Amino acid sequence: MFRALVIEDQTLMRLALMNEVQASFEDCSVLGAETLEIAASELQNNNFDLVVIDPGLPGFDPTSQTDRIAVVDKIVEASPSAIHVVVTGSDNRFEAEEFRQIGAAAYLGKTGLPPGVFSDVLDDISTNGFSLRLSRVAMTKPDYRYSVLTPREQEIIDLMAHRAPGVKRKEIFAAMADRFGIDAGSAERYFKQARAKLMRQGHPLPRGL
Amino acid sequence: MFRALVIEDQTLMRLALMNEVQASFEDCSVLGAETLEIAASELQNNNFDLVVIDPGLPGFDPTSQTDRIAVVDKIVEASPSAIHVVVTGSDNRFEAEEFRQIGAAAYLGKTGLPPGVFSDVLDDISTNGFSLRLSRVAMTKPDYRYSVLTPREQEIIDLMAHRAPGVKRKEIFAAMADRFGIDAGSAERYFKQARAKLMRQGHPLPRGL
DNA sequence: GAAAATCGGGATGGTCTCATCCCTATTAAA
DNA sequence: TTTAATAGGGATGAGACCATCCCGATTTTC
Repeated sequence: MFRALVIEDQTLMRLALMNEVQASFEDCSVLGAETLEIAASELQNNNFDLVVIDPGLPGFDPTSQTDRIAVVDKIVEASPSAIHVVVTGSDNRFEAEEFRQIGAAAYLGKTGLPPGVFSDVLDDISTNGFSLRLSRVAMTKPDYRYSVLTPREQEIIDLMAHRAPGVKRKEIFAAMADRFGIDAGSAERYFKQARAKLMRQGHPLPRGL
Repeated sequence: MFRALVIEDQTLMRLALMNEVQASFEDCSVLGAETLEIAASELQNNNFDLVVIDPGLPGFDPTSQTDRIAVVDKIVEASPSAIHVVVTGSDNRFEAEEFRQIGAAAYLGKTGLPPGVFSDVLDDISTNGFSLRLSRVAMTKPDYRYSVLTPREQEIIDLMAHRAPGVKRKEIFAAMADRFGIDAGSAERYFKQARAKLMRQGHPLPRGL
């Protein structure tokens, strides 16, 4: 059974990263630590397969390169058999190289890091030995979230709202069907249901319905 | 129907904040913008009731106080009727005061900002006119997340794992029952079910079962 | 004009979670 | 020692969501 540890001080981000890890493994337990102290205590008593680290932790200067390296180095030494993934908001390729040299298997910038990347990152690691994803601005349209929609309905609305011009709806339905292993007709049904809900309740629809 | 806009460049954090807003309102639509450009475009075409802003956006210097003020100021002026909530990782009370003076109704530090705060923040705003929550380290034990548990089961395990010494389990069951409006017996049933699942699958249990 | 795409649904079965009520042992506290 | 708390379940109905198959009408595209 897979065991992971996420070390990140921002609670919402820590929970989001824990969800990401969970989504990548069938059966796993994920621990979350807000501080290096809690993390160190858990590392003493457990063996982890994966450790996710944000080097900007409380008690350290996030602008001090020495501090950042020290944090990661301490954790890597405390869990030599684990895969170490560094996640940071202030990323650059020089720091990525430094962390790679002290044993990190991945270096991810937070900006533009989308849900579902973890499985891709783990693929990168197993094929190339290292995964690098620097922050980049990718969005041109906003995200839309409606509380009246079910998850499936929300997902197809997301895909449709970010549809490139000229792409047929049928292609989006096919893409969703492929991604979730369902029928394209079902995807179409979700879309119709979702749009009907939004229209009925007077919600402003994203451009491109 | 309630309309909100979340402006934050880190995707996972943006989605988490959007979830927080959604959880605070029965029926609402929440837009997410990665950049000031996208946000400005949406602010032109829509009226929002609530705007959540992280001033550290792409294209601006996150250490420049001038840039940070300019970002928030621009957004406040573009949506004068909305409630404005500033969320930042590098918070301090001087900046809080500056943002308050240009019209922000809340200033929240990201570290230790837990799920479910938004309704409390909105209460603060409606009673005091302003809500201030600076970053603080609150955790002494790690969070545990198990993929085999249902949400309800996970929640009662969370509560039980962070139980203060000397507190009876019955009190935790009562607390959960009160928080979710269910029966204390149901909470107890979830706990038993959750623990049985973890034992059966050989998961290491948090201290204090 | 014919074919493909889109619109706008109804109906159904299966699965999962939620919330509750019930039962009997065993252990800890008064 | 008597009471309260904890351990360890079984069973059930309600409701939500998932996934599918079906229908007819309209619009767009070639």
